[in-house]
Amino acid sequence: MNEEKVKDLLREKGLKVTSQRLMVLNILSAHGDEHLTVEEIYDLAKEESPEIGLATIYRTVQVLLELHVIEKVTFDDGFARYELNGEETGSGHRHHHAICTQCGKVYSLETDLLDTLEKQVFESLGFEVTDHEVKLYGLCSACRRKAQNAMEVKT
Amino acid sequence: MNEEKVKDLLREKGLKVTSQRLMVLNILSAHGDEHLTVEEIYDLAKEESPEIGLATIYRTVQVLLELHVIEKVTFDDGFARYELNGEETGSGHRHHHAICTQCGKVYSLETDLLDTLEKQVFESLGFEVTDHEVKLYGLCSACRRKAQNAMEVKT
DNA sequence: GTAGCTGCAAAGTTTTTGCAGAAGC
DNA sequence: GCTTCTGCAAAAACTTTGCAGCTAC
Repeated sequence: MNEEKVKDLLREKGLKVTSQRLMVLNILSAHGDEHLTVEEIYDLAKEESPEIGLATIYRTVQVLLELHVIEKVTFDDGFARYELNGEETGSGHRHHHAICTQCGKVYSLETDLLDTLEKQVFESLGFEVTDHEVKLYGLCSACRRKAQNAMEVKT
Repeated sequence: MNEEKVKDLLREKGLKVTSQRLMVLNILSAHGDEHLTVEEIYDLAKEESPEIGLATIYRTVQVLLELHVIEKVTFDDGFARYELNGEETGSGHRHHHAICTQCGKVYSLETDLLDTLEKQVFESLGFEVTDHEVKLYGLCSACRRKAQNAMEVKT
């Protein structure tokens, strides 16, 4: 993520460029695929500046959300998670996620194959899709292998 | 939703069939497409039996989730929402949702067009998809019309 | 210098837990 | 009758807010 771009976005809105805001940005940038919770961001931030407050992380995340620099994702586990917006891909669309129901690991996908679905929704409902989020649930290759081995042992 | 089926599921697990559990089930059944929050279920339940407790709703919802009778959905607004599982459709798959970013209204979709995507994910990641959830964000027809009118007034 | 920001602590929400009495089986 | 469930209240978990001092510009 381009730090300068975010600085410009902040200044455009009359907001200030602070070390805390850049830190949160860099943490999310460094942990691209991990969908961090606020608590996790906080812990990572404390490693760099132990005096930072949890409320600052909540407020920073709010600001970055409003600038569309980051996105909120929820995996139905009660935690709000944040990740950098995939603006660099040009689509401005969210990632998709494949969530393993066994180990809980989350994989990010870049594919964007929903055009047919979106077209159909527009025609039937008059609903104009501007963004979408897809979650696939299932077994990752590691867990699938484990499950297969377990089956073979039994037989 | 077949009440008898749920009663059987409860008994199979050594759980008890109580009026509260049936009430929550019936409320979700009667409000099929509304993705109710716990608080909303609670308010509806109180209309019938004012002495019911909020904790009971939370616990009942947990039980019904474990029986896969209902499903949890989150629209990133901080509320957990619940809806009956679409078992009757035979697919066992979740609904998809179209969420209007203007008015917040949620439409349920039954279309199931992700086969191509799922196949591709299996081939590239070895991830075996068993279920999926799609959220489309955009403008519903009403809000789109409003937006268009506003544009016309300006010009 | 003036805005807006931060850290702390206190308050708000949403959800969970403990326990005595009630209900299902 | 024994187990599980419910309702209440208290607690826990997550998030927001108020305020005095600090920082960006």
